[in-house]
Amino acid sequence: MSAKSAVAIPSPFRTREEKAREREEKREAVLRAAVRMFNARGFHATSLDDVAASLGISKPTIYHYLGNKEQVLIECVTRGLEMLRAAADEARAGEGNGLARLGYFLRRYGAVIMDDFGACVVRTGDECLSAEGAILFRSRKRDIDLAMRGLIADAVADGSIAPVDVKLAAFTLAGALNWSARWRDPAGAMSAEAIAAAQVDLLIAGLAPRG
Amino acid sequence: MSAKSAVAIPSPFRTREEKAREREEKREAVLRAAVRMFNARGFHATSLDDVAASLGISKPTIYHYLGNKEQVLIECVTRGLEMLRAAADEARAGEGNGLARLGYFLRRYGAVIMDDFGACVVRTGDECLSAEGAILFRSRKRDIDLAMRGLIADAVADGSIAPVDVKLAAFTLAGALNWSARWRDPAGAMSAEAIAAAQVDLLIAGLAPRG
DNA sequence: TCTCTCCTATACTCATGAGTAGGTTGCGCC
DNA sequence: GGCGCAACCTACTCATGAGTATAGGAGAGA
Repeated sequence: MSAKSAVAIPSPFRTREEKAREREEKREAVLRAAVRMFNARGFHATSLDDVAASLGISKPTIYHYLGNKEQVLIECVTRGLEMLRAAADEARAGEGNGLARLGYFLRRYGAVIMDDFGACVVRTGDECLSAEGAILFRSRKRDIDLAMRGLIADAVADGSIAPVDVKLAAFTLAGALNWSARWRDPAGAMSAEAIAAAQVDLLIAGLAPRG
Repeated sequence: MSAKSAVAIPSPFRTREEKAREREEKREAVLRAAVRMFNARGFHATSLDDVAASLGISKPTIYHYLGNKEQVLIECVTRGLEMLRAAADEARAGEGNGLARLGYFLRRYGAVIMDDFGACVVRTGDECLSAEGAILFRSRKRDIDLAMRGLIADAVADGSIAPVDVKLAAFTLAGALNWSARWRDPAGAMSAEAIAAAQVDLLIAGLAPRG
């Protein structure tokens, strides 16, 4: 594109775009540090001073990039919810019968939940947010839930899964996968995707011995 | 038993036992009010002033019956854990093959989790407790987890369920049931036992269409 | 060189909430 | 009747942590 990209000597003089990118990177770093701490110690038990200290910066710097503590949390859960929504959209648009699409969604869902931002969605209770924030959060989560119920209902309709109670199944499946945000060790041997796949296999096959 | 029980005129003069019982009832009431608030708003977001106000008493009264805020929480989760342990003990001592005992345990487990104290076990993170409290809490939860794994392993061993990965199955099953603490509406039509039974049926049969 | 605009830090304010000091009331017991 | 004790309250202390006022430094443009 530009002459700079060919020469590739890093210059201390930044263009407007580079400045914007750096700013975005810093915002990103704050978010990542915050979500890690929120997940590890809980929202209320995490102070922005701690988050700032973990990055070697001071609290006002966080306020410079993100409005306030709730904003930080809202950004974090929004990222997680976006990933879940993307998974639902892809699953709905996917190929195969109802079970294939549902299985795809559940595997994606499980993997997202083990991501920092995905885990934050699960670990954040309504009590962490203000009244308006909680309403928005609940409605976004409801969208995911409804998408999941739709996929289950479709699979029941085309006979690719048993005729289950859709609402109960949605909560049960979501719970089974959500809980992995609590126990999964990121340093463990299995990847998030592998764990999610194994869980989904179990949920589809059930405990009962194979006929 | 005593003369009093026959006459049944309530006297303002209390015996030593009655006093002790009243004290116990008050302690109990504090615990119930606290666990409800902890579950509804989270531990950190709940002040003991709020708990006291909900009972029409003052904060020092809570300190009179229970040492401090952490003690209140520990009592609550201990109750829940005791119920879970009782369920595990009964299941282990029960009749039938591995699947029957595991199913019994899971149904009991699910019902306990929807109780106030059971839900508190699920909703309480390690970050709420002091270092020593967290260690104790984790070890008690680990006992339940190991009991569950044992029941699953037994069922695999006697062939009454499929040869699943025991650890993964334990976390998946526990998660599916734990999550009901979050979404169950106590005012809903179904009882905790009925929901738990339906969930366990689903987990045993799986989603796949019945052959 | 002067200034404007980001970026960042130090050093506060202020509300909240855990935990305590100390007093009061009322019952049971010598 | 006085003593002790349990129960309960009002009114504090004190730490923590969210959010802010303000200042200073560094690059960009005039």
